Amino acid sequence: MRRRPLKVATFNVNSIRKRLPTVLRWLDRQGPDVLCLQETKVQDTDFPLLELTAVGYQVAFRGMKAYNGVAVLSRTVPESVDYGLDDGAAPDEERLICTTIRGVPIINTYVPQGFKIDSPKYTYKLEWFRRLRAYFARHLSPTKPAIWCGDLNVAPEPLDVHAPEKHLTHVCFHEAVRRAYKETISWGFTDVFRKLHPNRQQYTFWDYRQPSSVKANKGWRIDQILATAPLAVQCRRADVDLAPRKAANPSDHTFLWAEFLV
DNA sequence: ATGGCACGCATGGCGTGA
Repeated sequence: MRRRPLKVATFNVNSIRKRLPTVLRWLDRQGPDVLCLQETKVQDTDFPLLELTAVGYQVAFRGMKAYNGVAVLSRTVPESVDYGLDDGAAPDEERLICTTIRGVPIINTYVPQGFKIDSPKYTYKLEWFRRLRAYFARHLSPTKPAIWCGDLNVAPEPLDVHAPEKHLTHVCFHEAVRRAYKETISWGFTDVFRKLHPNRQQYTFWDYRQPSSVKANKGWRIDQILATAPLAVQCRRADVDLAPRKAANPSDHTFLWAEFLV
């Protein structure tokens, strides 16, 4: 007897208010069990909650005016919802939501971008990855199902960015951020898209500032879905939906999704 | 080498993104 897989998706929405039609259309067509959003760019009092609950989704969200903001949409009521890093330093509640859905902890993150490699913001980004690994160690077990997804703001390998040789000092490809990312996933997370498609060049972000970047496929794979070992082996499908990036009024990112037999 | 486009803002230019 086959069970319905758990379909999880992630999308840096670049303003939920601007992108509400995009999100509603994608929910209708793809029907994910869970959709994790980043960069909602709206304070909680102005979040378009009713429009999303009207189409059958529960919504956990935390935002601020103008910047950051994360949300988790789910078909079922989450068994738990927690915001931010709980280690005593800046919690960044607008960058991390942990929900438990159908028994699976799902951590949705909008990792700090870092600005420039000589900036304090970059130091903060590197530290954020270390704090995240400690968060996983406190709250999760690598031998139990868990999912980490979101805009991770790092292209892990040269395959994950166009012209990698030109981006060696970019805050999303610099050796220090790639090392910080690898140390974090080494706690026990597997990048399921890369596991299923080991050699595929497949980006999730294309810069607005080069309008030709989509057509020329000059992008970055900086959005990811990762799973602990017992769940990663149950991942049968994972893919990127390019259509929303090619449509009118797009985000600069697009949707990534994965299905798990749970 | 630089900036490019989009978004939000007690908005008519600026900070931020990646």
